[in-house]
Amino acid sequence: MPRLRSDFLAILQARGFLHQATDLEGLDALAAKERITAYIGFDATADSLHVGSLLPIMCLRWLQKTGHKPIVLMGGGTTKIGDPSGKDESRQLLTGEVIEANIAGIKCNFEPFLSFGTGETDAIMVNNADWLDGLTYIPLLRDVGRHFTINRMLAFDSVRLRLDRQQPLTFLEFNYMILQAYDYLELSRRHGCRLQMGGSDQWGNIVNGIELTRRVSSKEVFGLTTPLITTASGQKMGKTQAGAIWLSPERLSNYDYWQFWRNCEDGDVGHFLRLFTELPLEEIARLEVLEGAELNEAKKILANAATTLLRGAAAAEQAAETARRTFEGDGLGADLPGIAVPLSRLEKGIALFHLLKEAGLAASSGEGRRLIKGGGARINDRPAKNETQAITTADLSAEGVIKLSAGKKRHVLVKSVN
RNA sequence: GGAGGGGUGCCCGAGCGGUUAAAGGGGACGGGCUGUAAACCCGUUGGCCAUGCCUACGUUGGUUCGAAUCCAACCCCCUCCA
Repeated sequence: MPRLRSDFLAILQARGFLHQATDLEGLDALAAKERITAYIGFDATADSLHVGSLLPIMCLRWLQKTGHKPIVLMGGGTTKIGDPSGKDESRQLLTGEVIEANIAGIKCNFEPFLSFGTGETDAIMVNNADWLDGLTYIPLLRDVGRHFTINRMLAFDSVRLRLDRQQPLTFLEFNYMILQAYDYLELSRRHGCRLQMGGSDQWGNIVNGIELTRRVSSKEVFGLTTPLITTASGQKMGKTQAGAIWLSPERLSNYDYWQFWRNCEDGDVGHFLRLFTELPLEEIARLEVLEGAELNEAKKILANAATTLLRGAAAAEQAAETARRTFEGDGLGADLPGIAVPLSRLEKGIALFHLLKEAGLAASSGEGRRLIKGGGARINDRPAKNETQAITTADLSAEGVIKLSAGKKRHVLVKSVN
C-alpha cells in the first residue's frame, strides 16, 4: 500500500475501510488536490437499512468530514430489477409505491450521519429512477449497449456464479449491471462525480461504470470497495437472535441496538471500533489489547459510541444504564421492551406460556411451553415452575410491572394498564 | 415438441406402503462452562382451548384397513435432444 496523502484516503486506510481500488494513487492525488464528489448506491428493498450498510455510510461520513461531497444514490430504478450479485435466486419485484416509501424511510437512516443541503460539501440524495425510468430501449442499446460485450458480462462473478450453480438468471437481472454502470455515467455528467464506493461484492458493477464513463465521455473516474465484514468467528455480521439489526428506531430499539454492539465477539472489538466509531486510533489501540473480562469495558465503549452516532448521546446513555441494571445491578432498566396488559386479565390470571407469546419472547405457545420446560423462562428473575402456571397481580412488583425473561438476555416488562 | 431427473419441515438433505410430526446436518432457541464473548458439551426445534385435537412431504383426484412412499392428471424446476 502506498502512503496516502489525502486526509480522506489516509483515514479510510488507517481504519480498515479499503479493500480494492482502481488507481489508488491517482485518486489520492486528486483528493489531496481538490474537493471530489463521490457516491454509493443503496437498494430500496426495505424501509430501513441495517448494520450491513453502516460501513458504506461511514465512508460517506468520512468523505464529508474531510471536505468532500457525498451523494447517496437510491436505487429506485434498479431496485425494480434486483441485483443478482451474491444471490442464487431472483428477488421478488417490488412495486413503485413500495420503493418510494422505502426511500423515504432510508433517508432518515442517513440524517444522523451526513449533513444534507445545497452547500459545496453538503450531501445530496438522488434517485436513479429519475433517469432510468425514462430510458428508451433502442437509444439505450445504441448508446450504452454497444460498450458491453456479452463475453465480458458472462465473466463477471455476479453472472458466472449463477450460471455455474445452474441457477436461472433472467434477462431482466442480466441487465442490472448495465443500468448500474449507466448510473455512474449519469452521476459524472450531472454532478461531476469522480468516485464510486461500495462493498466488495460491487466491484464488478463499479468497474463497469468506470469503463462506460471512460468510453462514452472520456472521463477518468475512480472506484473503491470496502471489505466484506464478517465476525471473528466467520459469521456474517448483523444477525442476532432478534433478527436483523435495523437502523430505524421504529424497527429496533435503542437498547437492542446498544446490545448488539455490546455483544460482539472479542476478536471484533478493535476492528469494529475503527470502522463504526470515530474514536482516535491511539485510544482504540489501547482498548483492543485488553484481555478477558477487561475487554468488556471496551465493548461498552464501542456500544456507547456506535449508539451515540446513530441514535444520539441520550439514547446511548439510557441504553447503557438499562444494560447496567439488567446485567450488573438490580432494579429495572427503563429501556427494556415492554407490553401493556389490562389489569382485569391479570386479575383473572394469564397462563405463563401464553404471556410469553404475547411478550414476543416465544413465537408460539408451544415454543413458550418448551422454553418453560427447558428451564429458560423466568418471572421477576425466578425460574418458572410449570408451563400453565398463571401470572396474576400477585406477580406485580412494587412498581407495578412483571419482568419476564427468556434466557439471560431477553427481557420484557409487562405493565398492567387501567 | 421429445427423452430423462427432480419438487420433503426455516435451509440442505434422507426416507420410497404401516413402528413417520418424518433420519442426519446447518441454522435458531434454551441450559452448562465463562466475562452479557468465542470455542466446546447437553437439550429443544409444526400449530392449538393440549394426558387430547388439527394441519403437514408441489397441486388435485384415485388405489389401500393404512400413502411422503403406489397410480393418474396438472403445475413448476433442471439436464440432454429438436
